Amino acid sequence: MLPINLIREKREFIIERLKVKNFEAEEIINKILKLDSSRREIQSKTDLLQGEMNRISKEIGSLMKDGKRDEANASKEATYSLKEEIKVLTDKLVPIDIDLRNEIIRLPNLPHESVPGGHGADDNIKVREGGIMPVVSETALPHWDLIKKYDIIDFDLGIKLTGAGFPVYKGKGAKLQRALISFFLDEGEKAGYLEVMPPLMVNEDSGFGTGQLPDKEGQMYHATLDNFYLIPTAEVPVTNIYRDVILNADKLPIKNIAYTPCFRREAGSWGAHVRGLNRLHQFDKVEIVRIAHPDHSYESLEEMVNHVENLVSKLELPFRILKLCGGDMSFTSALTYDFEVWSAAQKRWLEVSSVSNFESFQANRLKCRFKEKGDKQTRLVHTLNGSALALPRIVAAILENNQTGSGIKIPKALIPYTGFDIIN
RNA sequence: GGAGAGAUGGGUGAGUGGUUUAAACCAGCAGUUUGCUAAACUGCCGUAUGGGAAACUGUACCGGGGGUUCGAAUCCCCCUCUCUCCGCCA
Repeated sequence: MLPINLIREKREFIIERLKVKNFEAEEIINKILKLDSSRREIQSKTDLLQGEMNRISKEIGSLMKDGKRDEANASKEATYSLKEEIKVLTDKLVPIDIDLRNEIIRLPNLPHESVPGGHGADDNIKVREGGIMPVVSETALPHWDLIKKYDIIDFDLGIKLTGAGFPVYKGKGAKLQRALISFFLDEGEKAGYLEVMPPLMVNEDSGFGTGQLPDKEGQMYHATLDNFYLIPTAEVPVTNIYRDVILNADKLPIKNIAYTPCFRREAGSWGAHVRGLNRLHQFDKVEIVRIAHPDHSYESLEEMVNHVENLVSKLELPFRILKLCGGDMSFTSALTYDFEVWSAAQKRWLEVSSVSNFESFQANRLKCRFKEKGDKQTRLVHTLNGSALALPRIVAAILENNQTGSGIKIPKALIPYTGFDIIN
């Protein structure tokens, strides 16, 4: 949510920046400014009348105390018309406030000045790449065949228990999940992140705070009896820890890491290229979240990108880092880097992490502010998050890239966690 | 699921219709004095928004929403949440 002051003061700038996201903002902004100025006009009139009202009421109070009944009654008469006026004004104000808010939350976050224009994945910019491309034989199997061959992940069983997209991990497959989760958490802890284990269901306020609600309602599983939502990512509960909080500047940056299962309905987005582990309704992910000082949030972003790069490097996966173009970025992001790893048998890049700076866009919804020592004014923090990492596609890449005649080799860094070095 | 009690500033907690301008204490910040692992004293100490160069000042906010009243933290209604006991249960 963009602050109303910014919209008021930098109308042209916002319209220009949002064009990078292919968003035509002029009409909405004009509407916002119109609503805002009538809101302010009515509000200041109301404040004036209310002040008068308060003054008279106090007067009546002291007259009553002095026993001057008649004078008090005369003053009461004077308030009737005032009261009526105030009611007329506030009745006008309520729908304006609602409209204003509904319009403001339609505006996406401004992209950072370095974000290139563009409409889709083809316009993203490759920042760098690393790792060694694996050499696999012509008969290399895609992971959905490998998991059957070694009986480590069972989709059919998941269908029996729940439905498509809810796999059952078995034996070394299950152990590999646990190993990756522990590995990612340990690496995060070494990098100074505090681990948290949040609830997997959140309320409506939390859904609003990080931007899932009201727009992306259909993407989340909804427990309607209690009005809870299953989290689509740990970003939601972890970032909402800081909802309605005023932090001391010296506490920043706050660095949290959390492992959670993630639940996504992915309604309507199923297709041929999302077989196997490429897209699931339930999957595991370790997420890093930062609450940063606005002056240093881009340093935080770089550190997070480096952290994720370190993870994929240690897993010996060939990767590339993309800076997303305006058209491919999310509604809430100001700058996003995507990590993709090479999947040798599918011969495609798979997105395994998305690291973003939301600047103050989420903070404004969350009302997460900070105060500089000795300063009276509060300011909005910047929030950031990134996957570090999402498991299924990492597993897909490890299985496909490391397949040999004698089995699937486990990356060295992971062996202390799995307790085995090959799946056969 | 049943019964009861409650929700007040960073914390504890007073306030049941008008000197409350939300007390007091604790924590925090600034200063004074003594002089040294510190104490005493004084002052400041919520958020948002409007006006003002600033000092200052108007308005709203006591879990959320509505109502009664000239006036509501206080009275009424609805909702949410928390605690205690009972039931159920890992």
